[in-house]
Amino acid sequence: MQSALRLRHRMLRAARAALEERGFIEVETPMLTLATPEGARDFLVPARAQPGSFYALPQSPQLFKQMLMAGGVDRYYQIARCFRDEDLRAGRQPEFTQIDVEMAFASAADVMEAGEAVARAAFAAGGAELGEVPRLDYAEALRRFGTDAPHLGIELELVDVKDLVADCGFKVFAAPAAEAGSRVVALPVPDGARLSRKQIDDLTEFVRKLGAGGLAWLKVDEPGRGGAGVSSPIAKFLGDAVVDAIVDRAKAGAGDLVFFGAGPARTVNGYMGPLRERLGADLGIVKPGLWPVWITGFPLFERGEEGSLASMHHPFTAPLPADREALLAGERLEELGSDAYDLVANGVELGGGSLRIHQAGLQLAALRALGIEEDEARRKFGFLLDALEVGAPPHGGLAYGFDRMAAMAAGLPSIRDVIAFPKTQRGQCPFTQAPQPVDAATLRELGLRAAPGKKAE
RNA sequence: GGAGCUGUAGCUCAGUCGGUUAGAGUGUCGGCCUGUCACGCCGAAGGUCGCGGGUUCGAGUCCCGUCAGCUCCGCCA
Repeated sequence: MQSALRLRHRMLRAARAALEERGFIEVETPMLTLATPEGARDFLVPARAQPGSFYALPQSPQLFKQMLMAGGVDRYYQIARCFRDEDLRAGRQPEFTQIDVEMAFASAADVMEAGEAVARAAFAAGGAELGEVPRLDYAEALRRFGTDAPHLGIELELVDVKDLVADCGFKVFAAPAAEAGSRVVALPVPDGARLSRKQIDDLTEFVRKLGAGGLAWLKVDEPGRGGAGVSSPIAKFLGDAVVDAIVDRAKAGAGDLVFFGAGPARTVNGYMGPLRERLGADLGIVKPGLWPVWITGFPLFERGEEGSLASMHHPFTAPLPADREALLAGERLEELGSDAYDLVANGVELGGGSLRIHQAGLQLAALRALGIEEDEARRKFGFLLDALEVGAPPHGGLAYGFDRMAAMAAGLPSIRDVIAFPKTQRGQCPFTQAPQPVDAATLRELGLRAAPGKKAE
């Protein structure tokens, strides 16, 4: 623990140095602020002077840093504590630390260059080398890896075979192959034939929990001989020609195993991506070291569960220049691309950012696309819109989840391992026992009345 | 809200098919040794086996419930 904290300190110091070298200045922004428009639940703080009103703890300093840009702070950074009231995970704590960066008169490439330098410096101080950072398009990442946060140290890739199975007699493949939003993929695994039947059964159970109906597979004994050249429970449904075509496209040779996923693209990606990583771990074929990649070309919006549109990144993200007019017109909203980028390493999203909208009209259009009309927009983000109207420079930035970076550099599985006094999965502090009830007088002073849950007496 | 794993000495953990006296390492304490530095040697203390119930002649071990920690899904960038 102590060595982890020392490593964290060195990384933080290196990140600061890299930023200051580039002319960024650290500005502290308020912790008592307004509920942010991003998705997570806010932690609320009652305002004694205004009973019935609440501050929110910031989920990120997003709006403040944009105001700083408008206010002439060209290069801002902050080692910012952020708060999100959601259920915990190995990679999530209710409060976490973000390296928050914003710069004016910058292109996406400028921000990525600066951001990459900061990450490289921090990792170097943590004893890990961030090598070349390739760029990968969002759509391509989903196609090849089933996720927008792929682990590139695993040399397994999804191969689309939708066109090959459209007419085959195997309904599990043929039905999705006929649908627009679906995909049928093969995942060839070199030397995968060494997986035992038991292991394959375990993998089947693994993907079932992630939404798969089952897990079809095919062991290649001798390529080019149709069903006779493979061992597979589904070969007889596919037919010789289809089997050969799949094996050929998957470039599978003798001793290789091919897994399949078929169904709605979202579902297939949802289990084939994790399956790919699981195979990497199970087979011991994850290459050591850091495998960073910039993911670019995100959609501006995505369709939520309830059918409403939501920002992929956040509502202040700039559309690609080519999509400006469409956003202003409110057209083709789901097809619009954003000038956003994520830094991913070893299958973990370390951080991301975007160019921001710096014109009031475009910002109103973006909010309108999310169902926020102008009067509401003025009420909630009036200060931002005012600033944009007065004139804000083009700007953009990014934020890293610093705890994840530190955990990765330290080779530790949980960010809890690099945080001093982390909270348990239920959000309790083991040392102080916070959170705790407060006495009635305190509540009265704040204008609050507690509605005890089942745990209270 | 759901699924799973774990809970045994201060700490890390082992404990076989249910079998009578629950172990190891480390730490603590006492003694000895001593140019030590992850010292060495001898000895000692330290246990509601998370908690409650059940099955059994007998439960750390099996069953049910419950609590806690953790991992994952949902949720969350």
